[in-house]
Amino acid sequence: MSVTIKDVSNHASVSIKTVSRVINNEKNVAEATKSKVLASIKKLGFKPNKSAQSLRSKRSYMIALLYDNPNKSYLADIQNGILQVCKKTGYNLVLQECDYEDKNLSNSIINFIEDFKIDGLVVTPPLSDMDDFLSNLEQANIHYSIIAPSTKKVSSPYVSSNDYDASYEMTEKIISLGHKKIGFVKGHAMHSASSLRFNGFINAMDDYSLNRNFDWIIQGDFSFESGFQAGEKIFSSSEHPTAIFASNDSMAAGVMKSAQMKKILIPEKLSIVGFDDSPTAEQVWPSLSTVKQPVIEMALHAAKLLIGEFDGLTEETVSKEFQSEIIIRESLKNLN
Amino acid sequence: MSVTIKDVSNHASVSIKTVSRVINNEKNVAEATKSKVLASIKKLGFKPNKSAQSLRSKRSYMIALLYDNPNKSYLADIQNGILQVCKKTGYNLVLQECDYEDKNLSNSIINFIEDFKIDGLVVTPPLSDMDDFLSNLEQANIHYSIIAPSTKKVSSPYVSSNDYDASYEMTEKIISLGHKKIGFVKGHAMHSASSLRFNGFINAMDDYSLNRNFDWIIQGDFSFESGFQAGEKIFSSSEHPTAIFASNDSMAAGVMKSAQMKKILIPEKLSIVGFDDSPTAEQVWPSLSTVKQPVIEMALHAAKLLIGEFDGLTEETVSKEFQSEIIIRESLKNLN
DNA sequence: TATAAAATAGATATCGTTGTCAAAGTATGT
DNA sequence: ACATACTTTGACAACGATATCTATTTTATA
Repeated sequence: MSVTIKDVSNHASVSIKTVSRVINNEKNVAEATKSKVLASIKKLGFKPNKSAQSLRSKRSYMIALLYDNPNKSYLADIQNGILQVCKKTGYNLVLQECDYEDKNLSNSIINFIEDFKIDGLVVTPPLSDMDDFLSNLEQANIHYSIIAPSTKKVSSPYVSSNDYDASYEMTEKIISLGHKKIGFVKGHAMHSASSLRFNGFINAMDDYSLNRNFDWIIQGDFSFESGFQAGEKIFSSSEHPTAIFASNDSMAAGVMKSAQMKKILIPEKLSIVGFDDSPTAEQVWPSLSTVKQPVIEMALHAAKLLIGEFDGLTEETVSKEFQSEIIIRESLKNLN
Repeated sequence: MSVTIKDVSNHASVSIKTVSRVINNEKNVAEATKSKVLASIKKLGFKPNKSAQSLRSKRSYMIALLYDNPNKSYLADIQNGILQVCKKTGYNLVLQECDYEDKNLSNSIINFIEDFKIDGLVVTPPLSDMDDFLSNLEQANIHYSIIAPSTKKVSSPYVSSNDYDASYEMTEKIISLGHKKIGFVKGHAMHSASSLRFNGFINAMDDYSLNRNFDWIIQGDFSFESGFQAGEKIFSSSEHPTAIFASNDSMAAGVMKSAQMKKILIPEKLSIVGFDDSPTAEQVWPSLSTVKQPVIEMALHAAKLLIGEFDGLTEETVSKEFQSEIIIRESLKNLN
C-alpha cells in the first residue's frame, strides 16, 4: 500500500536503520550514503508513518495551543501563525481551551499532555502570566513557549511585544496632536499587558508634565461593556477629556458608543484610541486609531521556538520582542 | 511507566485480545467478562495508547476542519462546537486551511488525509458548495460532514441553517415596522448562503407587494469594504431607501459607515440590518439588528455526525436544519 | 606502524495496540 | 445423543517506525 522504510532501504541498498538515521537527521551518516538514501526517499515518495514514529519514540508530533481568551480575532491570528510553522515542520496543532481560574488546571493539562504525548505547548495570555502554572509545567518536564509572558524567564523561550513602548508612543502621539486632557481605560487586571499599557500611558503623561485626572482613569476588563461603562463614568465627571486611550479596541468601541449616545462628536469633541487593531477597529465609525501587534508573526516565532526546542531547527531561534505599529485612523483629531 | 493492555489483562485474568475487545466495544464478549475487564481498567487507570491504536488500526483519531473563510468569529465558533465533541469522544481536531480557488485542492486534501490518516473532515462554506470537490472526496472514500451545503445530498451528513426563512422573516419584520423602500446588499457569489438570503428577501418583498428597486440591490462580497461601496452606490441614487438589509454584519457596518459619513442619521433616516451576529454587530453604534445562527451548535452536531459515521455514537445523529434567531437592536426603527 | 578512538552501518528487539485464525464452550435442532 | 451453528476466548503475528547493541571501517595519535 504505502511506502515504508523497508522499501526505501531495499531501493537504496542500505539497512533500515540507516534510512531511519537519515530521516531523523542523526549524525554519523556518510554524505554519500545520505544522499543515496534521500534520492530513494524522493523517488519512492516515502513519508514516515507518524503513528509508528510516535509509538516507538514516544512523541506525537503534535503541539497544543493553550488558551483562555475570548478574543476570537486574536486567537485566530495566533492559530494562523502557529499553523504556518506546523505545515512546514510536519507537526499538528491541537487546540486546548482552559479556564485560568480552574484550581486544578496544572494537573489536567499535565494529564492531557501525557495522554496524548503532546510534544509541547504554546501558552497564551492570560495563562502566560500565571507563574505557578508555568513552573508546574516545568517540573513536569513539559516543553512550552510563551506568548507575552509577564516575567521573561531565561529558562523558557518566549515572544513578547513592546506593549509599554507602544503605549508610550501612542500617548506621545496623542499629546503631539495637542491633547492635554487624556483619559485612559485599563485592561483586565489579570493580563500583564494591562499594566504595561497603563504604565506606558502614565509615564508619557508624566514626561510631558500632563496632569493625571483620576476621574478619567477607569478600570476595565477588555470587554465592550466595560468600555461602555468607563465612558459613562468619564462623561459623568464635571470636565471631559479631549481624548481617551483604551487598552483594547473593544473597550474603545464601548467608549465610543457611550460618547455617541451622548452626542459627543468624534473626533471633533473627543478623540478615541484603542489597542490591538481588531476587525472592529476598522468597522466602527469613525474608524479607530490603534496599535497593531504583529500577532501572526509572534505566534509563528513562538511555534518555531517550541519546535526548535526538541527538533533543533537550523534557523536562529531565540526569544524575541516584536515591535508594534501605531495606526492612525479617523478617531484621532489634530487639535493644533 | 504507563499502564498497558497487558497489565489490565493480567489483573483481570483474561487475554490481551479480550481487553482490546472491551475497549473497542466489540460484540461477543460475555457480560461478566466485560464488567470484570472494565473494573480492572478503571482500577488501573488504563488509557489506550493512541499511537499504537493508530498504527495497528490505520486510524488517527483525528478529524480535520477544512476552511477558507476570512470570518474569524465564525470560524472560532465552528471550532468551539467541534472541540466540545472532540473532548467527549477522545478525538483531536486538526486545522486545515484551504484555498477554494486552488485547482489542485482535491488532490492536496486527499494527500493530507492519507498522510496523516485523518479519520474524517468537517467542511465549511464556501467549500461546502463545491460539489466537484465533495464528490472527489467521496470517490476517495473519505468521510466528511458538511456545514451549510448548497445541495443537501442524502449521501453525506450535513447541518444547515434556515437562511432562506430567516431572511424572509427579517424582511417581514422590517416591512412590519412600516418600511416600504428597502435596499439589499448581496453576499459573496460563491457562497450558497448569499442566494438563500437574497431569495428570502426578494420573496418577502414580492409577497408584500413591495417594489424592487434595483438601484438599491447591490452585489457585495461579505467584506466591510464591499458594504461601504454598496452604501456609496445606494446613496448616490436619486431616492434613498428607509432601510437596508445586508447579507452579513461586516457589510452592514460598511453601509453604516457610508451613511454616517453622509450624515444620514441611523436609525432615524435609515435603518440597517445585518446577518450573523458577529461581535461587530454589538460594537458599532447604533448596534446592528441581525440574524443569529446557532453556529456553535451546528458545528457540534456536524462533528457528532462525522464521528458517528465511523464510531457509531449512541445518540440520534441525523442531518439537521437549525433555526436562526432574529435579534433586534438599535439600528432598526419603527416607522409606524 | 601499531593502536586507540571515532565514524559508519547493520541485526534484531521493541513500542502497545489490533487482526487473524483456530479452539473451546454453549445452545439448537433432529 | 450427535451434528451444527453460534458465541466466547486466546495465541500469536503484524503494523512501521526507533533503540540498543554489535561489527566493521576510517581516522587520529603516539
